[in-house]
Amino acid sequence: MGENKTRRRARQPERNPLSRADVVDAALRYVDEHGLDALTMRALAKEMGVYPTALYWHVGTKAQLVAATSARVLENVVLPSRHDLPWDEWLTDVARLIRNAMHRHPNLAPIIGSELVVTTTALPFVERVVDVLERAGFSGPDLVHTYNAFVGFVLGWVTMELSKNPVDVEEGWQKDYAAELRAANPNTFPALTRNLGILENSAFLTRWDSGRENPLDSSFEAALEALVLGLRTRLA
Amino acid sequence: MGENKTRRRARQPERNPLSRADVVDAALRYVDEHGLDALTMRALAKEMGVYPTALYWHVGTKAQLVAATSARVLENVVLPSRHDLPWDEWLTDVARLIRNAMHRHPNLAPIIGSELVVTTTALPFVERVVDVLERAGFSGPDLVHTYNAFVGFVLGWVTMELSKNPVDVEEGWQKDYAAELRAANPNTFPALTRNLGILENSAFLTRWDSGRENPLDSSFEAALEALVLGLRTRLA
DNA sequence: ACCTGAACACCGTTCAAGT
DNA sequence: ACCTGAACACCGTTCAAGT
Repeated sequence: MGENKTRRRARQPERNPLSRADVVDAALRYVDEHGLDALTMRALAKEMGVYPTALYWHVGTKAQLVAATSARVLENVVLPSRHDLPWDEWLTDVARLIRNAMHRHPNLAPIIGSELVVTTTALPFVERVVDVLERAGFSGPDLVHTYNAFVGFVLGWVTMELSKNPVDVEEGWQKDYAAELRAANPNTFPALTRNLGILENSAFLTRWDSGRENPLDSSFEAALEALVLGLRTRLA
Repeated sequence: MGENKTRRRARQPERNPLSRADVVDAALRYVDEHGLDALTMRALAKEMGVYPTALYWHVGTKAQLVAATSARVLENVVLPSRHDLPWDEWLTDVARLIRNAMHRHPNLAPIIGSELVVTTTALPFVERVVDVLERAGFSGPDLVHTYNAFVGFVLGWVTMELSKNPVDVEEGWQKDYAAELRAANPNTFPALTRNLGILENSAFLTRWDSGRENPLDSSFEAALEALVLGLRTRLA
């Protein structure tokens, strides 16, 4: 029984106390491995060899833990040095880095897309982007709009790319949907059926795989190029 | 007691059976009024005067109900006639219509942004967009990329706009964050502090209100204009 | 076909108590 | 300061039973 106790606490060799960062790190690993739905305070506590209520002391509440975990995804992005690149190329690089970071933790994309309003850890990122846009010549309301256009596009677009179907739908629904799509009436859906070969499983609303398994690389590149092109035109 | 029974069942005067559409409609209203987190099978059942397990017969499972409910948000969008507008103006109009629809049901934006992979009810929408892009001159892979650029931008950007903080953070955090933002060090954050007046509560990652209360209208217009401008340039 | 009613295996969170 | 341990008020879902 004493043995039982020490085994349960075998999380650390010398049992130094938990930190908030420890919990967030463990949550990130847990979500990466088991998915966001599987993250419960009880499951994470068991994984860490601790009682569920111990987590509350460090992270406050589950919603706050999830928010901190999703913020971590973007904190790890290292922005390129700003001085050796034109502003539009710098933006393009940053967009790709952000997308890569999100693809590394796809299970947290829903949270980034829908709960990321504000976090102090993002200020260095904001500083860099605003600085680059200012040097490019944007100012006043147009500076804010360009910033919002860029940030909203990257985070939002990749969130959509990484979206997935709810887990509980029965196995084999992909084949069912593919069959349904191919059976679409050419009279009511002429453009769709005409282009089905290039649309199926490659376009939003007509794909069955998520961007996790089936990334939309060249669509992202095309969208990014178009947006930056348009921003440059608006600047001039 | 007999009276009790009839009162509990007073949902309909003559007690005609529930339909799947009834449940989805009720769920949409419930989420609009009480929020997505408040939607539980038990609460919705109580609202409908029925036992929780009755809902399962119609909608399968909670995840499927939520998916059907979020799809409903976009099903109500009526696309403008395609024949009297140039393709780029048509796209701009459609983007605004979709944004308006999402703003009407902001509590479902998280689901639209993160779970909308595929739904047969979207095929008429896909048909119209593909048709317009084809007539504009896009074809092959570029048709798919342009479609994805547009759809991913609109749905993703507005999802970001409508994102909100987790509910449980304590009252008054907005003021705390505003103070923290205004206390940012001008030496480490020169561009940020220089433009704080126009950034605060108006830009992604530096706002505390959601797009529900504080819509980013002109940022959306600027982003949309830039994207469509860029798509037009890429076409030529 | 459609719904009731009971039951199961979970949740997040609070709170008093220990060290 | 940091964690245990019990307890509360919920969840989604399954399944047998009714009509």
